[in-house]
Amino acid sequence: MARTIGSNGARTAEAIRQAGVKLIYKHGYEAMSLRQLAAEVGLQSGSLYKYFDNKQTLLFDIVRDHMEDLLGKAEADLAGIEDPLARLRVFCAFHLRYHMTRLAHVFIANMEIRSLDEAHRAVVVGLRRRYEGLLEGILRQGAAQGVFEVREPKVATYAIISMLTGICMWYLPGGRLSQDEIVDTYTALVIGGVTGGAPLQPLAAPAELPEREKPARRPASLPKAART
Amino acid sequence: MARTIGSNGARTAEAIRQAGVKLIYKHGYEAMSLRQLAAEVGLQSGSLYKYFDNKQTLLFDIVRDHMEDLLGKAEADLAGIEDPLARLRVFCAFHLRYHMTRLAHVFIANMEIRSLDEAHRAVVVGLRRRYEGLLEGILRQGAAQGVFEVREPKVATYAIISMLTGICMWYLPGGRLSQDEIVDTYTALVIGGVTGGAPLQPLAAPAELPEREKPARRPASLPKAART
Amino acid sequence: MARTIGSNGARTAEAIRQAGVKLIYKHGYEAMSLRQLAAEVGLQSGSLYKYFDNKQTLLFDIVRDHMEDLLGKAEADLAGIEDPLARLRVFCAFHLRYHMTRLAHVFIANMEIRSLDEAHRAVVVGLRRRYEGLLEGILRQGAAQGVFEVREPKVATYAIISMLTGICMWYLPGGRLSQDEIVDTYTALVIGGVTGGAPLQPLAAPAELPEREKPARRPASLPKAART
Amino acid sequence: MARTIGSNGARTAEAIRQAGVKLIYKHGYEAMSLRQLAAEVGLQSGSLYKYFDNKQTLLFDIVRDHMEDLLGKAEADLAGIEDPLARLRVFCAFHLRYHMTRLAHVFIANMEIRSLDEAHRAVVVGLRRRYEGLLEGILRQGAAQGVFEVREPKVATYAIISMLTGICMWYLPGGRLSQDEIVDTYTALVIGGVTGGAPLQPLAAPAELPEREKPARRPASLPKAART
DNA sequence: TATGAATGAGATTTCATTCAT
DNA sequence: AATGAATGAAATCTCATTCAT
Repeated sequence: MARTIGSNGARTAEAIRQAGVKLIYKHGYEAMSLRQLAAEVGLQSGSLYKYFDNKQTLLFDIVRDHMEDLLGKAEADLAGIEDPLARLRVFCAFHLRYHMTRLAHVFIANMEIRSLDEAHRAVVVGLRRRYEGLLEGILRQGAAQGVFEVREPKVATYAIISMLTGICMWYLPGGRLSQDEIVDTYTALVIGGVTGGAPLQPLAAPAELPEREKPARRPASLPKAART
Repeated sequence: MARTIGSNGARTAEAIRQAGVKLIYKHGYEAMSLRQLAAEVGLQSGSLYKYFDNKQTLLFDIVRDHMEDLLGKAEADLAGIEDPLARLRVFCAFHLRYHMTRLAHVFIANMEIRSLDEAHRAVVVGLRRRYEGLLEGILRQGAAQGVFEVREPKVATYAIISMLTGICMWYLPGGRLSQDEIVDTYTALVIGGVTGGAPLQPLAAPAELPEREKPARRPASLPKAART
Repeated sequence: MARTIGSNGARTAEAIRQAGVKLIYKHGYEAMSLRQLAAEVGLQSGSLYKYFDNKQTLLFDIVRDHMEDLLGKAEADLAGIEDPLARLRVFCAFHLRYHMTRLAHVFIANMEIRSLDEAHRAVVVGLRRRYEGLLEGILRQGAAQGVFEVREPKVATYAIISMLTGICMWYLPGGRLSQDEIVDTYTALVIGGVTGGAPLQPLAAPAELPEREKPARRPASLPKAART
Repeated sequence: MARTIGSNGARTAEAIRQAGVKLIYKHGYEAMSLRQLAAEVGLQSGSLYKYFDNKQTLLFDIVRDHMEDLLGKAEADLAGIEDPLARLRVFCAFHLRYHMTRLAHVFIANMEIRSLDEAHRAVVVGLRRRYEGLLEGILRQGAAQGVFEVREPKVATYAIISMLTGICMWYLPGGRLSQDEIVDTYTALVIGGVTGGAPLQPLAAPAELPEREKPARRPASLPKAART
């Protein structure tokens, strides 16, 4: 790609960022060379140093910004929702949709933490902890209210996040399943997992169960995002 | 200086393999240098080439052997078990224990597929498909028998395997939880997920449910492997 | 340290080319190391890669450019000359002078074809064929006109070119003989060879010679070994 | 090739020699590795050192033995022949046949002199000088007797040997031409070249030819390029 | 006579990075 | 804001050679 005439600094910076995400996603951080990156945006590799201090900070910037974005948007989506089950549904839906939309960033943030040096890794791990904390909080709250049945909220958090994040290993836009179907499938697995499983054939004896029990597990008032 | 007294080809080969696993686990394949590897086993880096053709085949050998081992042992553990729920429990327990025992191999096999070249990757992906096929078969069988409630067995397979495999991102031997506790926690999430959820307070009204329902879902006669 | 003041890409490229010719001439392509080459032009060896893709293409570029130059100049020298004998003289003189002037290039082009990989070798061999074709054409033309007596123009071509090219195995500028003397000596051998040792102007007295003359040039008393 | 059971030292030595000739011919001395060579004779590369001191002496042994063989056989073929023309014919025939028969040795001796170190090269060059001396002697003798017309016997020697040796650049057994035809073709070129295109049996009627004949062979109307 | 493990030097090549212009 | 020449370190890999067994 040749240099766009009239490009300015900010535009170039953005182009570098995007090309960086693309190439790290495709080849891995170690395997991506700055020459490749420079070629992708139509620069000489030396010129990249006007836009970052070194390769490492490019990676760090990408990952940190992504994590902050992820965290911020998750918090925004959860804001105002109290019910743990609803919060869990929202979290799942958010996480899945975000991952399906920003495959590359998400993949990088998961795979390249190892490539960050000590100090940078600490920052990113901190952000990840906070993000995991959101889910862990939901699980603990639900357990405390007797809605969820989770023995080890920390372990369950890791487990669920691994499950949901795993989508970026296989999902490709335009596949057989819609995002909604995928969200439903995953969410069912998560909800089932933490509620310890609904009766398989509730049809047989729904009335025998207390009225509030089942509706409570799939309330009519699902948050919109979880509906799709 | 010629060979160190007592040194021995087979022993060196094994040492290289182990050091390779360790260093790739620690630094990543791309980031591990053959100098490091050679130093780790007390050789000059050129000497490594007595033991492999190139860095790439070292990785491939490690990953392929691991995948074949994993697959073989999983099939052995499942052999003779018919009931889908029992099979699922066995699968989970096997997968988790294997991963907790061979953290590094497992981590490498998951993270470094990208570093394999086309042909090698194809082999490994094939093995992985077969492994996933075990779980998918269980889920389909269970769904066909009405024991499981899974909409998309393929997606559920990916989801469950991601969840279980995620353990290698955080587990360290000697932690607070025993392997048994961890297996139980994860297994509960999986079983709950695919059975669509047991009543949360079965204590309240176990007798009300048809006798065959619940035992079927958590039989007293758990296969031994799943007990731990 | 950044670039030396006054240094300049084109100049460096030319210096590398010349040093390459010199070192390959002196040590052979395989035996010349890029470290040597870099040292010769005052660079680090890695810096050479600004100027060529790899060692192989350096050789190829040198040889191909040389062959094209040789071919072009030969064609230019022959242009407009019709008489085969005159053309042959021009060819010999051109070839010899060119070889005496560009000893190293010529030597490389002859010795290092083996070091070229398949594809590159094909190109160079093609150019050489075209060059040989010039001489072969002259010989065929002369034979057709009855001026030359060559049984196998192809073999004669190889033979003559080998003879003329052989000069680069011993010639050193400043020796006892002038270039003119050398050209005369070689040319006489060539002309004599293809005119069959017959008088050049048989026109003067062809009838005087016995009819059987040519047979006589292969006397019955040949030593046995020469008969085969 | 695996090791022949019951092979003994002498047989192995010979096998190494032959494999060496083959591989150096094919790849060049620098490009041939001792591992290749060892594999070719079914040994480990270290074992080769029972048979030579180092790679260099292997080359030297091959080349020197070849040169001594060549020289010895040439002298044998020429022994007892007095007439310079006959001697020249014998020399040509011998040289050509020898080269067609022992392509690889001859090729190596010509191409790899450069790969010999100083001392070894001196020996080989000395042998070559002696071999060239045979031809030079013939030419001088013929010139002295008025049979040949060679201005610069040394240059003519180089020229003729280059021509004849050139055969190893293109000859392949089983081609269109028989060895006899090839010998005839080359020999005609040589004889014609040194007899100056004069009638071969001037003895019969030297006086008949105009004194100025020879000047005539260098006509005034030479193209300019050929003059120098 | 031969093996096979190992060395140590050196090969080509790639890379992040610097800096005068 | 960008170039392009250059560095210097390091990477993978090959090789001739050694030597205990």
